[in-house]
Amino acid sequence: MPMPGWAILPAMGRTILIYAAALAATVLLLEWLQYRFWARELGIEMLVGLVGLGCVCLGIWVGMRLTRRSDPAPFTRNEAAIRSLGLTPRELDVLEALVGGESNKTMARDLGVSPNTVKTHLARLFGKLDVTSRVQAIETARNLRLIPAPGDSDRTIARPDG
Amino acid sequence: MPMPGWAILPAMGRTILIYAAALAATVLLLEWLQYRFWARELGIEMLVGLVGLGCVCLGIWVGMRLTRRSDPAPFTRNEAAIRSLGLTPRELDVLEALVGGESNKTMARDLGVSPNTVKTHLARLFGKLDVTSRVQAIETARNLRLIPAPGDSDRTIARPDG
DNA sequence: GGCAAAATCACCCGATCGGGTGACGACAGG
DNA sequence: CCTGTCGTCACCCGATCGGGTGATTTTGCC
Repeated sequence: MPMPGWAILPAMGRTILIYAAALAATVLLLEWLQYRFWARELGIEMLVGLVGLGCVCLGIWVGMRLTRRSDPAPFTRNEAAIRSLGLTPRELDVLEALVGGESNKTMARDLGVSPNTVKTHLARLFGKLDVTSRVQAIETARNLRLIPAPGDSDRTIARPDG
Repeated sequence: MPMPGWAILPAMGRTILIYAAALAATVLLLEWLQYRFWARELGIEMLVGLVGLGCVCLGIWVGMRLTRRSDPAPFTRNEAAIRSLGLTPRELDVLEALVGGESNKTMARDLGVSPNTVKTHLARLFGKLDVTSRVQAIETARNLRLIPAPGDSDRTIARPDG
């Protein structure tokens, strides 16, 4: 059965069932009522062909809707990674402040603490993320989904086979 | 005609036509040969229903393929922005090296030049991008599509309405 | 050939960063 | 009560960064 993508349809099964049921009901109803008339007018081959064509169009439309659904995902933080790395809430604060590209002094002002405190949090953060620079820290944090990436969604999770 | 997504099908029209033609041919062929037999065995309603169901499944599959096509887009560099900013090729090289989070010294070794040269290119780059730090330079360059973002594709371009 | 742009490298200097150590108070849990 | 964790801050120090100036060579174009 060549139907890739079922894994990305958690609660979407209902929708597809509804579509399928509605389609089947419509088809059965229509041709139950008047297929004899149409069959005489157009020929049974034409009838089946038209039904098939219409159903294909409907299916394509449904399929497009199903896959396009994947981008309003608002980014979900990877709590498991946070726990496994032992990141404290304050370290996450400085991590989020870090992505703005500001200096330690500015981050300290924004967080309402001393620049030395920011330095301490950053040092521990670098150690836990196993990096040596701010840019690497941001990159690693995004890969681990600790902070959202630009234009983020669940695409990376949905396609780990990439 | 509820068919959203035509705009994202530049050369995909042929594919959809091929699918539709193959489908129509198959359907016509099958029921041309044996629809009388099946109609007696299953009833004409069942035949049409089965054809419709099969066509819907095929259509869904095709629709999913069509929309999933949108992510192997390999990222297209914003040449217009590069020209308007006056970025030189060498400055783009150091920009690309910058996203790795390496030090100036390492970047210099990778590019086969002196750290002083990297510093010079970076300084001009910062001036042209109107930033004051490496992180800001990377962020701005990604916003301008000078360098690819993590998990990049044409999504941002395809959906400017976000 | 002459010119302009680009690329390369050097030097200086102040600011910032990264790494390390130490300390203190708050607070939860055994 | 004691211990561990967390958050806060301080100091030191070497490395790096950001900014600026100046110079040389290469490259492409008129």
